[in-house]
Amino acid sequence: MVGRSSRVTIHDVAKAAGVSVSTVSKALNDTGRMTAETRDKIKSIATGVGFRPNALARSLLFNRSFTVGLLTNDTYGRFTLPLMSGISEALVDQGVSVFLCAIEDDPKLAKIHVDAMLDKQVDGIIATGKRIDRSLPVDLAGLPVPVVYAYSQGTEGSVILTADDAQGAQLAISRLRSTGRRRLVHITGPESFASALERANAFQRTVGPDAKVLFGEWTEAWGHQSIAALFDAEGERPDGIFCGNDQIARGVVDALRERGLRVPEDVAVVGFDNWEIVAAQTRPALTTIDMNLKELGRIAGLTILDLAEGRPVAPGLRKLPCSLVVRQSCGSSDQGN
Amino acid sequence: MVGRSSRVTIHDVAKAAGVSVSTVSKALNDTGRMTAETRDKIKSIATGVGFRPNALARSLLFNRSFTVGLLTNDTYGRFTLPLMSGISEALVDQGVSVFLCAIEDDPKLAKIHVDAMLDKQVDGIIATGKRIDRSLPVDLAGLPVPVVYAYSQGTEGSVILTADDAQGAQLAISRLRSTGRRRLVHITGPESFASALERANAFQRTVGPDAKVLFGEWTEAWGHQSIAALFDAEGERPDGIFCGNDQIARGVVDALRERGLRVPEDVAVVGFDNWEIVAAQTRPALTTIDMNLKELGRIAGLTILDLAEGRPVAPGLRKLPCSLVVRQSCGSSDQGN
DNA sequence: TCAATAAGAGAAAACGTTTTCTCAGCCGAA
DNA sequence: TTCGGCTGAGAAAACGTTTTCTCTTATTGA
Repeated sequence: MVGRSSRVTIHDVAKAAGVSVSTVSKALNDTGRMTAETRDKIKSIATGVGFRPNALARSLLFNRSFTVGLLTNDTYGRFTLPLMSGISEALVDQGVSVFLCAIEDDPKLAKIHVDAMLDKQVDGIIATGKRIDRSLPVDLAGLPVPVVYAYSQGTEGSVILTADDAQGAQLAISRLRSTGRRRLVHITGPESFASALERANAFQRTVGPDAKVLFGEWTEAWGHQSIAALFDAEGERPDGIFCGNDQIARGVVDALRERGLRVPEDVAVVGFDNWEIVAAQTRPALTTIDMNLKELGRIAGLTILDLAEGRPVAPGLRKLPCSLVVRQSCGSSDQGN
Repeated sequence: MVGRSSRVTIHDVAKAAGVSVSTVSKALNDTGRMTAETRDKIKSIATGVGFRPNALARSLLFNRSFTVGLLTNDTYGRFTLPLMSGISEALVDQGVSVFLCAIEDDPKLAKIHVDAMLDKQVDGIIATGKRIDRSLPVDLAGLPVPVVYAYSQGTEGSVILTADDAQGAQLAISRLRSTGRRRLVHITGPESFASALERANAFQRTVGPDAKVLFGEWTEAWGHQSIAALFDAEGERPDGIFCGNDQIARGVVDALRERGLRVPEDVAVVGFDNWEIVAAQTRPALTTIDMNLKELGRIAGLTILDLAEGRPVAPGLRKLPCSLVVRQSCGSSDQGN
């Protein structure tokens, strides 16, 4: 059995206007030849009966669905939502909609979703994850549609978009230095995370070879622990701490406060991620690095569009700059002078 | 100019098999009459050449796109993502995909997205927001497709799904009581939020007419402040606190600890929302109420499917039960005995 | 052996568009 | 008057499916 639409079609418009469907189509698309009079009459009739062209029919004809898929295994949406927001913003005025597919590290589920998207003729797929150094549990190479990796590992020769961790680290360091801090320490997550490593390397390159880096976990608890370790030990104590993420930074700030140290007067702290919910609720609120994921999403959207429309895009890894978000945990930049 | 597909179509299969497209269609769909031999041969050829039917063409024919739209103004994704996850889970094995549209309280943007979804012939729309007592900035009544409201205000006669705030409150209260607490206080967000009010009313109904309720903000800072107010004042001090959300609860727990009060030994605390990132990082980790948004999403998905397929669904407000998530902030339930 | 029935498979229409092709009418020029 | 060119508009094909209808061939029963 075949469904029947109750929506108004171009045939209804044609009937109402007393012309053929071809004339209606040409009138509405400002193509073909006809008197301005005819065109205007048809247009007004079309809006009068509330005609909106069926995108499915167009898609079938143009082999272009004006739809892209966003594949993610980031259940929390820590990265996905800002990204999604940027993608959507870049594409909405092109009339492109976004399928969001949450695959929970499940290869089977991933395949189902990818197949469904392909069946629905998406113009492209954006793959994203929660780690820059892991790929989704599904092979996206050799698909009949373009793929862009955003904040996820990608295959050889593909387009990969990511935040510039090293530049972000440098931003944090120069902020700390501009407030007069000289004894800097970096407290971050596991060494096994590429972004932790990248930031740590940038930290050591910039601060000096024996600059102290503490690898641990991405948790508040680790922030607490590392402060205990740093301040219970003998020797020089840091006056500026760059944290690998905002949760660690929160733990650090809380631990410092509990020890009677003032933030930012005694120790300045800079976080990473600008996760509002953490950064803004910390007292004092965190100065932190924002990866501009929304902008990353916007560029991912534009890129997939370029690829879908056959415009050339240079493959390879593209690092987008981070920016500094100033709150209170690092003082004002003239404070040190 | 009309696009040309490079994908393999049913015509290619027909050519490869030396039969007509109708026969191929019937073979693959297990309809029509033909020898089992023919059917099997066609099926194996189809998989051999990697044929996958174009969902657009089917949709056009059946007037059914196997696509639903999720409209949200919850930018943070505090509610949207669990909901999305549930919806997706409920629909994925029906072959239904989800368009996620983030509209930032912008009526124009909302209209654009809704129009785009209608043009793409979505089978239904699920509307969700960040408050149960606010509706999205777009009128979804009278659309040619079914609409389900999930965690959002809906129009008269529509299907509205929400969490049972009163039942959630009762869950928290009975937990506090079962650990032996008798002097209960409720600290929550602004009175202007329907869910704050609903929980507060349930609290007072259950605990007693002069049970203390403190309305404020949904922030940690408010949690701190209210503890200061409660414990600096004369008179009876609470030994059990039910908080309106996890952020308040975190503020409360931190403030109690700073005062030298032990949680849960001296004061037991129950939160609301089960927002992992807050609840799990609090020390002690929060016992809290989970609104089961994923389940809510699952039901929303199934409901929109029912409506899309013409099955009857009773309109009106449907409240789904919350559940208790036990961590450490409320002790164990036999502790009070 | 013949007719009635069933089986197997193809042709064509339909879904709602857009575009190319065709055609009728009209005007001006030779 | 006749022919070439232009203008306005419709017919038809195409996109990739599914389904109904029709037709040919084979099988069965008398």
